[in-house]
Amino acid sequence: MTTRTAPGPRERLLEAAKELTYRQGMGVGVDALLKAANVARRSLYEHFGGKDGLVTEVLRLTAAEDEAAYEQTMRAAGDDPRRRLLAVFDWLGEIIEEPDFRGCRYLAAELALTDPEHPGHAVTRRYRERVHDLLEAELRRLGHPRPAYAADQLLLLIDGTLAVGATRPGTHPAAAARQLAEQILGEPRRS
Amino acid sequence: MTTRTAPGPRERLLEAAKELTYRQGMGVGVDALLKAANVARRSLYEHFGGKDGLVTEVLRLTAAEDEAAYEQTMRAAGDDPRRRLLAVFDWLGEIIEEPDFRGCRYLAAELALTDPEHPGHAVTRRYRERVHDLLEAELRRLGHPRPAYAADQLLLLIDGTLAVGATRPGTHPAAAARQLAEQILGEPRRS
DNA sequence: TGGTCGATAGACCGAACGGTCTATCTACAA
DNA sequence: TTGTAGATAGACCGTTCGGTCTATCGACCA
Repeated sequence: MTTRTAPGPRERLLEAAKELTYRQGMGVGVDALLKAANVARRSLYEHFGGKDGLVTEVLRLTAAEDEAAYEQTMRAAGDDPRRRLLAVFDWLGEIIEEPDFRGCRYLAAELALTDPEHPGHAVTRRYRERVHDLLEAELRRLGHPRPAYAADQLLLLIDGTLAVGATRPGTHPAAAARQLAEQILGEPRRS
Repeated sequence: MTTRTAPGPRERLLEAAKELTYRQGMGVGVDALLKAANVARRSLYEHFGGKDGLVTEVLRLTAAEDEAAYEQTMRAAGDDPRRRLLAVFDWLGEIIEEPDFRGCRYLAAELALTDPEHPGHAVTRRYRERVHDLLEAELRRLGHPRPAYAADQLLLLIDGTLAVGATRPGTHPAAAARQLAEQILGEPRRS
C-alpha cells in the first residue's frame, strides 16, 4: 500500500519556497522560508547548499509541474490539435482568475535574478523551450506550414496573456489571446 | 539662450535610479544609488523622503518619457492610423535589440514591489491605461468596430513582445507580433 | 544498549539594508 | 559682511540579510 509518509524537511522547504517565492518574490528572506516550512536552519544548507540552490530547485520542480499541466490540458482536450492548442488558452483563463494569481513565475524569476550566472536562468530557459516544442509538435500535427514560427507566436500570446492577467485584471486577456491564436492556427479544417 | 545648467542632486539621483533600478532591479541598495549619482545621503531623503519615494518618482518620470515615445513613434509614421499602429511594433523591435534591454520596466516593477500599497503600482497602472487609450484612439480613427477590445489585444501583443524579447532573445517577437497586429487591424483599406 | 545519522533550536558572524544625525562647506542674497 | 539654504561627507542607528556553528534530541539499527 502506498501510505503517504509525512513530508520531510526537504519537501516542506520546497513547498514553502514554492509558495513564498511566488507570493513575495525571490526576495523572501531565509528566515521566512524556514519559519513557513517549520524547518531548522541547518536543514536548508544540508539539502540545498543555500538559498540559491533552494530557489533553483523550486524552479525545476514547478517547471516540471507546469509542463505536465500543459500536457494534461491538451490531453483532456482530445485528439484534434486545434482543439488541444486552443484549450491551452482556456486553461490560462482559469489560472488568471485564481485569486492569488501573480503573473508568470518564470518571467518574474528571470527579471528578479539579476545575476545572469544564477542557475535558475537555465531552468527557466529550458522550460520555455519545452513549452515551445510542445506547441510546435501540435502545430506540426495540424499541418501548419510554419510550425516553429507559429509556436513562437503562440508563446508570445501566452506570455502576453500572463503579463496582462497580472497587470490589468478585469480585462479578459485569455479570451483575447485565444481569438488571435485561432488566426494563427488558420481556418478550421472542414473534413 | 537655454544654457544647460549642470544637473542638481535631484536630477542626478533620478537619472542614476532610472538606470540602476532597471539594470539591477528594484532591489538596488540606497548606497549604490547614492554612489552612482554622486549625491549625499541626506539629499535623497530631502528630495524624495526615502527610497520608495525615489523609485516612485522614477516610474512617474519614465512613464511620461515612454508615453511620449509612443506618441513620437506614431507621429513619425505619418497620418494613417494603420501605419501608426504598426510602427509601434517596429519600434519595439528596435528596443528589444538594444544590448541592455531587460524587459518591461513596469511589469518588472509590479512583480518586484510586493506591497500592494506601494505608490508605484498606481503609476504603472495609469501608464498602461494611457497606452491603451493611445492605441484605442488610433483604432477609432481607423474605424475599427471594437476599438477598446482591439486595443486590449494590441496591448497584449506589446506585453508579450517585451516578455519574449527579454526571455528568448534571438527569436524576433516584434515581427511576430506585428503580423498578428495586422490581423487585428483588419484588411488594409484600399482607397 | 549503545552508536549513528538526520533533524532540531538557536546563538553567532560579517555584511548590507534603509534611515537619521551632526558637522562642514559653498553659493547667494540681504 | 553676515545670514541662510542647500548640498556635502560620513558616523551612526537598529534591523535584516545569507550563512556558519555548536549542542541537543530522537529514531532506527547493530
